Amino acid sequence: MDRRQRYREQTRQEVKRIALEQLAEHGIAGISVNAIGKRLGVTGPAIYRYFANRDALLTELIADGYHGLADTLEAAIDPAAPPAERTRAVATALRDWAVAVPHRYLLLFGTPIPGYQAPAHTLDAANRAMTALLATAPPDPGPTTVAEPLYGQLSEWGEQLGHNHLTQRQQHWGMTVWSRLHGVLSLEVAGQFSLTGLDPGLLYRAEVEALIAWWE
Amino acid sequence: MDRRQRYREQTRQEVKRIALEQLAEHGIAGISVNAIGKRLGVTGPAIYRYFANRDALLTELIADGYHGLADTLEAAIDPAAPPAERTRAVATALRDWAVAVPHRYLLLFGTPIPGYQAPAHTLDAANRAMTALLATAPPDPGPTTVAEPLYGQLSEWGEQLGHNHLTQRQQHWGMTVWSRLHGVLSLEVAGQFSLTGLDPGLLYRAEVEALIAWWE
DNA sequence: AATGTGAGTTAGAGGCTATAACAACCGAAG
DNA sequence: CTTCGGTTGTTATAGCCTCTAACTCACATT
Repeated sequence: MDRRQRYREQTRQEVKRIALEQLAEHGIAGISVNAIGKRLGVTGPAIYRYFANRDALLTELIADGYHGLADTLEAAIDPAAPPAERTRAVATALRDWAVAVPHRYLLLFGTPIPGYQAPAHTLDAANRAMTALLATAPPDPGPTTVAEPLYGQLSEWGEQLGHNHLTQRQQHWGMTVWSRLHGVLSLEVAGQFSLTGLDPGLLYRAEVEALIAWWE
Repeated sequence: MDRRQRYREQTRQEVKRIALEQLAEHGIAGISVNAIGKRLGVTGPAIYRYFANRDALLTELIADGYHGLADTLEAAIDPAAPPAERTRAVATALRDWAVAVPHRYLLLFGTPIPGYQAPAHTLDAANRAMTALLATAPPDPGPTTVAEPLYGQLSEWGEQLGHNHLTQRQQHWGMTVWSRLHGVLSLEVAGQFSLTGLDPGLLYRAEVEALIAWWE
């Protein structure tokens, strides 16, 4: 690779690193072109040599975020462990990831950015995360009360993701796990529990155990 | 009341009405002092005669939102109906309210606004909504796997809200209902289902039925 | 009728994203 | 070694935003 291009790539990564620092410290508003430039030691407009606009930067941060999350979840899975243990491990990894940098979790799953449209690349990463979760599915999660059309939609969705080896019950189970865990987590990172005196971690664990008890 | 004060109150309501229109049409960024002024037929700075700053306006919209939601949930409850039916009714009302104006739901429960701190008045409304939900609780939702300290925290929380007639199991049930419904809803309004081909309404109904099946 | 209060205006400071025009550098080719 | 082209930085500027200051005008109360 060209040396020019190598430096360029380094600078791009540096910009993203600083953006994540700003995100962790000051929230989404901290990801300002001027602020990043200042921390990088250049003026604001210089950033536009590396990213078409602020949205492009955010989009890349989101894509990176999904990949990082997928890596984390995948790493948490011990293939030798029984399903229940795998589910606990992935759920724990998910919450640890979320509470470590709440703003990053909100960047991915909170209020969407106005102009944002997920690129295909991001979808791959999101699907990787979902696949990691589904890898902890028990052989048969048991029946669910579900409208008939939903199973058809789950089938099509599963085919798109290449989950042909999974049953519709397992796919519904995966979606349910994801939505329930997200339910507690999003309330937690949005600060909705802060005035209740409740420990979100305990509510989270209760949900995880309820999910496991579902089929055992 | 003074005529001056009456006009003033009318204008304040008008500003909030326009702000909600802007919110529904252009999202949170649409709530701009200049844009609201233009629609009201005045210049931007005139708004500051009625609201100290943009945050104060948003705070009031959030408080109003909680109250409106609480009204909606309360209205959905038929005291004569059995618990399961009450839960279905409240859950349906909640989703209808959320999908009617997704941005309003996100305003309340999405990524928090940087400078925002909920005033006591807002808390009351939030508690009203929670109380409405708890009013659909079955006599005994059944046992849950729960860490011991959680029940203690639930007790204290229940006392603060004046829910002395509710068991800890019922309170945990209420929290669980809320977090599961919010899980599906927040994914829906954030557009996370849009590319999966899944109908969020069906996933939502499945969750509602699962919650009911919990104790029946 | 005079006075004070409230509501509107314009001007402007300071922030943001983004573009345009210009300067300087750096690698490569003649 | 020199010259040239592309890259990367700069400053200036437009057009948004929130919010404050200073000013005008109308209205209600005294």
